[in-house]
Amino acid sequence: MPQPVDVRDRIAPAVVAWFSDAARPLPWRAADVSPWAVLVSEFMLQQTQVARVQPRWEEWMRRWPTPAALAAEPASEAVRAWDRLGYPRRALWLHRAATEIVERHGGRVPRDLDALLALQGIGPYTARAIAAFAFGDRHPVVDTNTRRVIARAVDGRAEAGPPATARDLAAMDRLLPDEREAAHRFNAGAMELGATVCAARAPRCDACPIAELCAWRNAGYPAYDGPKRARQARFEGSDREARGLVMRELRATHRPVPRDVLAGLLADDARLARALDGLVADGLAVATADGFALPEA
DNA sequence: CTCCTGCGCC
DNA sequence: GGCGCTGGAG
Repeated sequence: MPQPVDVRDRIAPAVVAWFSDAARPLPWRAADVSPWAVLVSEFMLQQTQVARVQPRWEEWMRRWPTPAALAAEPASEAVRAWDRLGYPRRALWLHRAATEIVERHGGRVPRDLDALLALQGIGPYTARAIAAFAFGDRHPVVDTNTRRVIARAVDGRAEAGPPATARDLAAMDRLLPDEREAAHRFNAGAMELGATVCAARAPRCDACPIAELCAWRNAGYPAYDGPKRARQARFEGSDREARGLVMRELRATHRPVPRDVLAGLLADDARLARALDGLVADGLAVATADGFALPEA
C-alpha cells in the first residue's frame, strides 16, 4: 500500500539529515570539482561500482582536466585509459561528448537539461545527475538505487521492477524538496541510502533513517511478486568475454594486432568473428591491412 | 550465483 | 519495451 502524503513528506528531510553524516567522501563530491569532473564521474559510474571507478577517475582528471584536453587526443587514448572499467563504448561516448562540448558549448559543460541530453552517452539519468550535482539545479535524479528506495519506502514493494523513466522521474519529483540545496542533497542521499543501506540483497533496516516511514517494512516485508528480472547470461565462454579479451589486446599496443594473434586468445573462431564484427560496428575497433586497432578518430 | 549511480538502438 | 553491452566484488 502506498504511503499517505503526510508520511511521504517526511522521507526527504530524514534522508537529507542522515546523508549529512553518512555520505562517503567521494572525490567527485568535493565542493571544488568542476562540472566536467562530475560528468566524467557519471559516465564511469554508469553500471560500475564506486570502488572501481575512483582510481580511473583520479587519473583521468589529472590527464584531461577539461573537455578540450580530452577532445584534443584521439579516441584511442580514451579507450586505452578506460582500462578495465567495462562497457568501453562509454569511453568512446565520453570522448565524443567532450568534442561536442568543445564544438557546441565553447568547451564548457552545459547546464541546460536538453543540451546535456543531446550529448553522446548522456541519457535521462546522467543529464539530471550533472544538472543536479554539478550545478545544484532541482531535477529528479533516479538511478537503480533510488528506484529501489522508492519502491520500498513509498510503494511497499521489495523491488522496483523494470524501469519506466517517466513514471520513475515523476515518483522522485513528488518526494523532492522544493528548495534547491535540499533537493540536491535528497537526490544524492537517496542514491547513497540505496547503495549502502537499502541494498538489493541484504537491506540493513536497523541502520535506515526512514525505517519507521518505510511502507515495505511496515507491511512486513512482502515478497516481490512482479516480473522476474532476466538472468544474466554466463560470462565464461560468452561473446562479451570475447570482446573483453580482444579489447584488452588492442589497448596493450599502439600497433594493429594481426587477426591470427587474436585467434590465439580464443579457441572458438566463430566467437572471435562475432566479437570483431561487434567491436567494429560499435567503433571500438577498426580493421586495417595489418590487423585490428583502436579507433583514432 | 547477483548486483552494480544506464545508454543507444531495435 | 526489450536487448546487448564489461568486469569485478560480495
